[in-house]
Order: sequence, then C-alpha cells, then structure tokens
Amino acid sequence: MKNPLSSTNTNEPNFFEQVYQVTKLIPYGRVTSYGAIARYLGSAQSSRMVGWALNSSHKSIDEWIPAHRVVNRIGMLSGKHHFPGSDTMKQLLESEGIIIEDDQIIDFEKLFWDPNKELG
DNA sequence: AATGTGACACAAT
DNA sequence: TATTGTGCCACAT
Repeated sequence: MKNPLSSTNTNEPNFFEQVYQVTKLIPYGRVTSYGAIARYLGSAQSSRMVGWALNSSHKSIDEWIPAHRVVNRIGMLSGKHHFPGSDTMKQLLESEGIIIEDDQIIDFEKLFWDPNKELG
C-alpha cells in the first residue's frame, strides 16, 4: 500500500516520519528550524530534506503536523508559500501568540526550541 | 539505474 | 556588511 513512510534502503529508516515525529514535539507557541531538526536526526546536511518532508506532511491526513512551527535558521517564514493561503502560516503562528513582522518572527531566539537541547 | 529536485546552511566574495 | 554561489542528502520520476 501507499505507505508514506515507505523506507527504502537508507541508513535512517523513515527519515520523513522522524521529521514528523520531531515536528509534532514542538511545543505550542514555540518554533524550531529545519537545520535543528536535521541535526537532531543525525543528518546535519539534510536540512533541505526536512523542508521536503514537511511539504509532504499535508498528505498525512491521519496525523496533524505543525509544520508552521518550522522556519529557517534566521526565523523567516520561508515556507509560507507552501501553505494553502498566502498568509496561513503567519496566521497560525500568530494564533499561538507569536509576533511576526514582514515574514520574520520577532524574538525568534527566545521562542526557538532546539530538539538537540530539549530532547537529547 | 540514473538524474533532477528542494520550505536550507554556510563559506567565500 | 550584504550578496552570491556551492554542498548536501533522501526522495520522486
């Protein structure tokens, strides 16, 4: 069956799912970066893949992935174009109390949640 | 089986 | 200091 986690043959089985799992652990009102997730998964140079994984996350109708809580390392909403509406990502974040100005998260460093530090 | 792609990150200008 | 270019790795075709 069309299993979205179909791990083929890599070192890391289910890279996508691992991205989803970590993303789901991001606390409400907090954010993290693609690179942070990539490092946590042991592939520091796969940050681009994290974005790709999140791109496919909307297909996982079963589970809710808070993809809006993942931005690039400087706190810009680089993935906003991949959401349904032009400002969906921004609105989702603002609904969690995050202030955004010109696609840039204010106090990004304060809100930053690093899985490497928080999880292990 | 091989080549192209991408919601990044970093080094070199 | 602000841009520009290159590497990187797992997935899709």
